[in-house]
Amino acid sequence: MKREEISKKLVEKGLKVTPQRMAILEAITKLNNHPTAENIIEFIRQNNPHIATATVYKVLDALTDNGLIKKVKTEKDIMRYDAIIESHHHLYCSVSDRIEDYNDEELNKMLEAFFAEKEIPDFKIEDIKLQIIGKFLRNKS
Amino acid sequence: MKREEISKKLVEKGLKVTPQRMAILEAITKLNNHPTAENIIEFIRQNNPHIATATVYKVLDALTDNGLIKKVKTEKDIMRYDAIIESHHHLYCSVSDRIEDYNDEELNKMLEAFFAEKEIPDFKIEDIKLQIIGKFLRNKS
DNA sequence: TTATTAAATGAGAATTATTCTACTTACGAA
DNA sequence: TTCGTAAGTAGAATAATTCTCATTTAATAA
Repeated sequence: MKREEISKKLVEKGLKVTPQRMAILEAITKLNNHPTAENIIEFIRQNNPHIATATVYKVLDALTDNGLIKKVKTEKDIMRYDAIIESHHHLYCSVSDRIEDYNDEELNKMLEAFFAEKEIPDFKIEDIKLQIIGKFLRNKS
Repeated sequence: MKREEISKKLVEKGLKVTPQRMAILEAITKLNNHPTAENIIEFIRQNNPHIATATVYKVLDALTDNGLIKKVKTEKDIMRYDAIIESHHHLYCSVSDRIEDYNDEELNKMLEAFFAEKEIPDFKIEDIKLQIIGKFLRNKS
């Protein structure tokens, strides 16, 4: 994602474009294994050593609230973030912290069709995400 | 779940049967909205006021490690636990903390068939869980 | 039943991710 | 230029969880 793209996204959401927000959004897109706040802070401080921890958390919240990033559910107590906001699924490694994205249009259509026919009583579905747990057979390229 | 059932499960896993473990496992089965550690501590202290916080966390870890309970992924930084260890799906309320179990044999078969045919490259699936996010149309009974 | 011992528990301190507080700074509108 | 609001900062505070290590207990063997 280019800087001007990032900037445009912020403007679209009515958020002021600041160097901190640019840096954070850029960091999340570059650190592509669903980084933690700490990962993001570490990355940003390489070029921008004076950014405050609280700023990062506030910006992450603001970006999440405005749908520019998403929080990823994990079984750990550390929050992780994802720059891909289109609904998608995740592959979780059962022995490490690795999390990869997964998507399959056919799968989505199948699920959609399933729940269109078989409604869940007293529940209105907004989104469906698969957590696919297993083992990666090779290391990340 | 009866007390002797709980006890049997612990023995099967080679865990010593202690009053604390009994109480904690019983609490999770009774508190059926996927309780937090705090919920569990509060519940247990009604009858067992001297149980230590650290004990509860250690027991929860031991039970999780031995597959007697499961951790539930949430977007909050509080861990929640589930006494149902068979693979199952969850309905997450998008506006509250409510989490309900969901299961459908037909759905599971469909997913199994899908991934049997369409393998994920370099990934060996161990389990698939759906996070179904949406709104409950009525309060919990 | 008693002795043995590894495992489990307890109390409170420590840790750590995150949030809060009380500023200061930046910036567009009036 | 001044005002008002949003954003950023540093560091303290909070809260869930983990650690430490002394004490107790459950399971096993004698």
